[in-house]
Formats: sequence, structure tokens, C-alpha cells
Amino acid sequence: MSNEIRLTPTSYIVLGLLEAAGESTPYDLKQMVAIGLGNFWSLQHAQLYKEPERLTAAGLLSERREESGRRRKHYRVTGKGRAALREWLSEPTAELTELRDLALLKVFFGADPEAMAAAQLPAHEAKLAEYEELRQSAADVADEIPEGPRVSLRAGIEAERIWVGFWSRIRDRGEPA
Amino acid sequence: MSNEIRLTPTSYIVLGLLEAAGESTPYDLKQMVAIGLGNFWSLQHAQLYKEPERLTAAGLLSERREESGRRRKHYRVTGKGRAALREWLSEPTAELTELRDLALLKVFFGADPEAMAAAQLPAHEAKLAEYEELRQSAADVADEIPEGPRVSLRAGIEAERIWVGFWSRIRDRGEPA
DNA sequence: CCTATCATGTAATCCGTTACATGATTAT
DNA sequence: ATAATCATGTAACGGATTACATGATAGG
Repeated sequence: MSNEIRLTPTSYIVLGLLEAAGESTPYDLKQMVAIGLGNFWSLQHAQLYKEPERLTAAGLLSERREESGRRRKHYRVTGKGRAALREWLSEPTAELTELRDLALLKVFFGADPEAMAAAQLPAHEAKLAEYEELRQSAADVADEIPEGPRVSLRAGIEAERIWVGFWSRIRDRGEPA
Repeated sequence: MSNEIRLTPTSYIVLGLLEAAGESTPYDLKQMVAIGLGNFWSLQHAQLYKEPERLTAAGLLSERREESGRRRKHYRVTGKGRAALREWLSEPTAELTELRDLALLKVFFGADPEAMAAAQLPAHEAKLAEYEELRQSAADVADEIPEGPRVSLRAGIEAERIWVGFWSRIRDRGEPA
């Protein structure tokens, strides 16, 4: 019983969120993703309904369904689930992320870089502004915010700065030496 | 006939490579991906066999199969395929890529940032070195290298620099203000 | 010659996306 | 009340990964 399944990043996201927040419904998870994590790793809401089912079948979560009304499903992490999460967290990864940037892909195949810059720049600038605002508003309560999200936000900001710089240079003078 | 299909980035990669290289086999495509594109957008080799079939069924490629020996399949872009590629290239996208960085995801959920830095730094440094070498060796024949790949390489270098800096700072002094 | 590796391809699985659908809540 | 939006969930489809499998080529 509790067939073993392959755990994907999605699995660990669900485990991680449930571990941090305690018993939650898929919709709760969706909200949590929206406020932070979703900025650098988004998920379809359907996944947040299906993935807990998989994890439950594998014994990593337990499920409680409301008797009346909406009969919502509430999930919580089991000991086994907690162990799986811990192990995953304890293994540093050397894996590198690929850019997988659609704009860059188009440019690679011949799209006009300046036209692309015109579309990308505002988008990246907006995202950067959003992040910096987030950081501002988080500064007050910095002590209450765990290190992980704080570090991740910093990474997001630095990444966005790069892109703003990259596309700016393309727009301003074409490709520099 | 030639049912319309949904074109994914994978589709355009196949179209783009075939357009640039002329008639090719899936294995040729695999080689092309390996030397450049794969650095920022990798694909499974199985996709390079299946995707051309889809595209052929949709009329975007034509297929020629060897009569003798290995009976390899050779593909080339049709007029319809060329038109689809052109249109895609001519539409600048404002879409932003997500980081989807596994190391960052772990840190987000509580993994030790310094341990992660220890694993990530060498990997990013190696990648950066590889890119810069690539750029060096390409400098001589710069005029022959199309703008797209050159710009993409630059983006890759800048991105890697960021990550090296990011993880370095974490390793050196923990999280700075 | 034999065996490792490269080349080439197919099949099965499964995760993720898209689409569909309906139950609550809020606003007008 | 009624429309609109939010909340909640399931079903179907398809692309991507994984696994399997065999044909060529080169090295020992």
C-alpha cells in the first residue's frame, strides 16, 4: 500500500506549503502561491487539487473532507511526508536552471532584438518595481519573514535588474561590444 | 487535411533549426541543439523525433525517408512552415520567464542557503567559464555568426554572472543587507 | 572479432495544461 | 433579484520525459 510515486518539484511545493501553513485546502494553497512563490515558480490551480490526491495516495498527506456544505478537502502532512520534505531540503542541488526565455528564443532564431527589447523592457521594469515594493513593505516586519522567502526575493530582484540592463542596452545602442 | 495543431516552443525550435540548416534528420537537429541552443533551452532527443512528425502531419514540414539502409527520415520546412515561423518571429513577446530555479526553491522552503551556495557556485562558475570560452573562440569569426546566437550568448553570460555573484555573497557573509 | 559507444527510433507513462462545470458570495 | 466574480472541483487531452530496443561504427 501507499505506492511509491515520483516526487516532482510540484510535490515538494505542496509539501512545503502544507508544512509551513498546517492543514489547508487546495484553495488555501493557491492563495499562498499567489502571494510569493508564484513569482518564480507558478502552478496551475488544477495541480493544487490533483497533486494532493497523489500525495495522499502515497501516504505523504492525510485528507479530511468536510461532511456538510461544500465538502471541501483539507490536507495535512504526515510523518512520512515530513520526512520526504526534510530529505529533499537537506540535499543541496548543483542543478542549473535553464533560461528558457521565450523572448531570447525568438531572438536566437532571428527576431529583431530591438523590437523585442521594446516589448520586454516595460514588462521587466514593472516586475522589478513590484519586487522592490514588496521588499520595502516587508522591511518593517523583516524579522518575522523567514530567511528563505527573503533570499528568494533578493534573487528575483537581482535577476530582474539583469534583464532590465540587458534589454536596455539592446534598445539604446543596439548590441555593444 | 493537415489538421491544425498547437505550436509550442518546441515546434518553433524544430522549424527554426530546419529553416537555418536546410534538410536534416532528427539526429542532426540533436547535434545543433547541443552546440548552442541547448544551453538555454534543452530538449529530450525523443522530442526531436516526435515533433517533426506532428509538424509534418500539419503540413509545416515535408518528410523524405531513405529507401535503403537505415531508412532515416529527412525533414525540410514547407512554405506553410516557413510562414508560421516568420509570423512567430515577428511578434515580440512581453512574456516574462520564471526563474524556476530548483536551488532557490529549496532555499525558499528552508534549505540552508550556505550549503546550497557551496553546491551552486562551482556549477555556475563552470558554466560561466564555458560561455566565456565560447565567446572567445567565436570572436575570430564573429562576422559569420548571426546576431541571434551572439545576443543569446551574451544574455547567458550576464545571467551566469548574476548567479555567481548571488551565491558568492551568500557563501561569503551570509545574507547582506 | 567482439564489445562499447554512437545513432536512430518507438512505446508507455505521467505530469501539466486546458476546458468544463457548478456552488457560494458580493455587488448593483 | 440578478449578474458577476470568487471558490472549488473534475475530466480530457497532449506534450514531455523515461524506458526500451535495435542498427551501425569504431576501437581494442
